Amino acid sequence: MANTLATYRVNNRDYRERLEKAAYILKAVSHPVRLAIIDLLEEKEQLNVNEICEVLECEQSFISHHLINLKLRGILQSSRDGLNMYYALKERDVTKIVNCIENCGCVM
Amino acid sequence: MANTLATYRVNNRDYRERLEKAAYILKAVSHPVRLAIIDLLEEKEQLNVNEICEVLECEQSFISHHLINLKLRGILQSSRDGLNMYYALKERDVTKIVNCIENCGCVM
DNA sequence: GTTTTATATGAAATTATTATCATATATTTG
DNA sequence: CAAATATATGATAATAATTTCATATAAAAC
Repeated sequence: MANTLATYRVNNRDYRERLEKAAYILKAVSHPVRLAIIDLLEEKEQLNVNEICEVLECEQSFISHHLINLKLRGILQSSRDGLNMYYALKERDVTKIVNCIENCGCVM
Repeated sequence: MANTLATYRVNNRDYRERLEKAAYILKAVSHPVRLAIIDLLEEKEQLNVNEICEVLECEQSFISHHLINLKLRGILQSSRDGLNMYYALKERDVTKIVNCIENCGCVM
């Protein structure tokens, strides 16, 4: 294979960085609990940590770690209201990914 | 939070399994090299292992492992032609995921 | 059937992710 | 400001993913 566009892209630093970033975002959503959180927030607009813990029947610190993970990757945003910290989807495009996976025939 | 649809879903075994499966597929695509392979195959229809190695400038066994990973998860399919093994996208929906990530404003 | 070429496999070392527990911080209430 | 509540943080242990290297298999050519 000679000098295709693809060859160009792969040797291009920007392209490589874009792949790294995309993989980084995708890692955020490739976890069942984080998918469940996204799914919940698609439905409920915003929820605080405890509400999420209750619905998912998981420990607080476990959920907190995942929430912070999603926030760090730009998928969620948070806002404090008194003692509570509310989380909401920041990047709604992420729900497209989830739906896409749900509808595709991969593996399964 | 009382008995929302979400609560129902999360306690539903099928729903949990669907989350696990979705996460499993998403893991396949959350790796820069695997994303690069998918991207290549979006453009070139089918390529053999050596062609992919050359374009991506990676070792054969390294690429083989990733190809088999993608095949196992239903994203690629392979067909032998003599000594060569050709890989192609099986699940083209996966490219939607990749494009979605490329266009969304997550993190970055 | 031996050699060559392309690909797959397996084990081992490295690195990253996940889960858990204990504790810290921040806010509100008395 | 002490107590209570909600959440975050950090360290650690457990597990899983990645990479590399050596070798096996499979098809083709001689």
